[in-house]
Amino acid sequence: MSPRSRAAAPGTRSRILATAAEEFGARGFAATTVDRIARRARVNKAMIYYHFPNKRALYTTIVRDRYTTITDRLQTIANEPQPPDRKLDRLIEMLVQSIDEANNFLPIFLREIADGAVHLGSEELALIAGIFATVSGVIGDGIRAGVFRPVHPALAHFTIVAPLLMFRATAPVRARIRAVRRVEIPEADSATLVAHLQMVARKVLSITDAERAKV
Amino acid sequence: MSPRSRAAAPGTRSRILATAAEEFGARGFAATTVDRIARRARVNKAMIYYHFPNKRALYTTIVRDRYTTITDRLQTIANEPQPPDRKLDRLIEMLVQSIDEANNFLPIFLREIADGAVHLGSEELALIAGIFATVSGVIGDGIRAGVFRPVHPALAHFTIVAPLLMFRATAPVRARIRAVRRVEIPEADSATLVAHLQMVARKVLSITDAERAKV
DNA sequence: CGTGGTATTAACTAACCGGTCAGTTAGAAG
DNA sequence: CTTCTAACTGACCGGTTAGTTAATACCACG
Repeated sequence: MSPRSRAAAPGTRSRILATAAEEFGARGFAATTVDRIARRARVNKAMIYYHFPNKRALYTTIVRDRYTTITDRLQTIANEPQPPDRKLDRLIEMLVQSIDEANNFLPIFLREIADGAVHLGSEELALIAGIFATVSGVIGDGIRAGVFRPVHPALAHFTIVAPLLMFRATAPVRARIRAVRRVEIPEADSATLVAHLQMVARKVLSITDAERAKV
Repeated sequence: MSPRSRAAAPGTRSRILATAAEEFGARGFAATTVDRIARRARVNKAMIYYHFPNKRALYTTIVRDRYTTITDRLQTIANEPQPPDRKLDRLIEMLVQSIDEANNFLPIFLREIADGAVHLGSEELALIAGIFATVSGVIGDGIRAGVFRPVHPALAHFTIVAPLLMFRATAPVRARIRAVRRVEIPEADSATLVAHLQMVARKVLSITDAERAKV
């Protein structure tokens, strides 16, 4: 692993990965050229093919890194000894934070959904499945424990996660719309976004007094 | 407008448009080749350039068609003489129906968001802005009329629209995940989806007895 | 000192892709 | 029957792109 001869130029590989992440994030897989990544990373193109077998492997390496980071954090929260409603609040907070700190992730994720995940193998698919399983697992636990209303688990998952993804992802488009048309589109900082999503989760999932009275 | 000479082969232009919509929907703008569209539409490539100035114009023609259809339907509902909560229910129903009847629209829309709408001009951006303005306008009306809670208008819009888009858009990925891993991901038909979204809208926006008591 | 594996490069290739162009076909108009 | 023109075609082109190759610079270690 560690370079034994010819002192590896500090972080050639990681510089390639960082630049590639920017490019794939901004342009998508097909529109991103290896030549451009090489130029921007100040590296010969053959260097990319020395460190990675092909364009696709370079891409999936980035995707896998991003997904595992989020998966680990999710699992940590899911395993904490706390009630489901508190876990869900923490999950929302963490997801917003994770997305805000890596802005390449969102466009890559969205395009992969649009493409039916054609660039991903079973390993990356399993990571996505894990993210879904963790969030909807917490909701399912809450329903079984009687603290959440019995809603459709998959739809409940999307009710919480989708607005977060879409609101953050559409920020550049909102900016462009503001530039051409005078449409009032209010923005929201991270704290406002987290508070709103937690409020939605509470309103949708918590059992009302009227419902409690029936039992 | 009407062909004066050589009876136009019935629907050459519309066959190009239909095939192109499928290709752009399945692969995205960059990964779609004009040669492939021509081949699949059983048309000479030069024919495409006879009917459309370039690849981009072919693409935006499709996007504009889809957006105007939805915009028209939205406006019709928004102008009906009904209370905001009823309008919102109808809006949700119509959006689900519109997305289900044109399955190319969603992946194209998602990729355009991921790309920061680089392939769209001010005309197409204005159409998107109109969709946003209509939905969040109905919510804003409800808030001002005192029938909805005072929530963040943009976030409320995404709370309703985003889960719908993402749930439908992720269907192919869910199918692939099911094929490789044994993860329980329940599906939902249109009626269930509509009912869930209307429930979410009601839970998030309607004023509770406790809140009413304060006033 | 030299040897062997690592890191790096310039130059190259085969395939592909968007777009063009010179020319053909066939129906309608006069 | 001639003329006009919208609709259509095959062949081509300049430029780009993923991926390759053969050679070289560099350094640890024996």
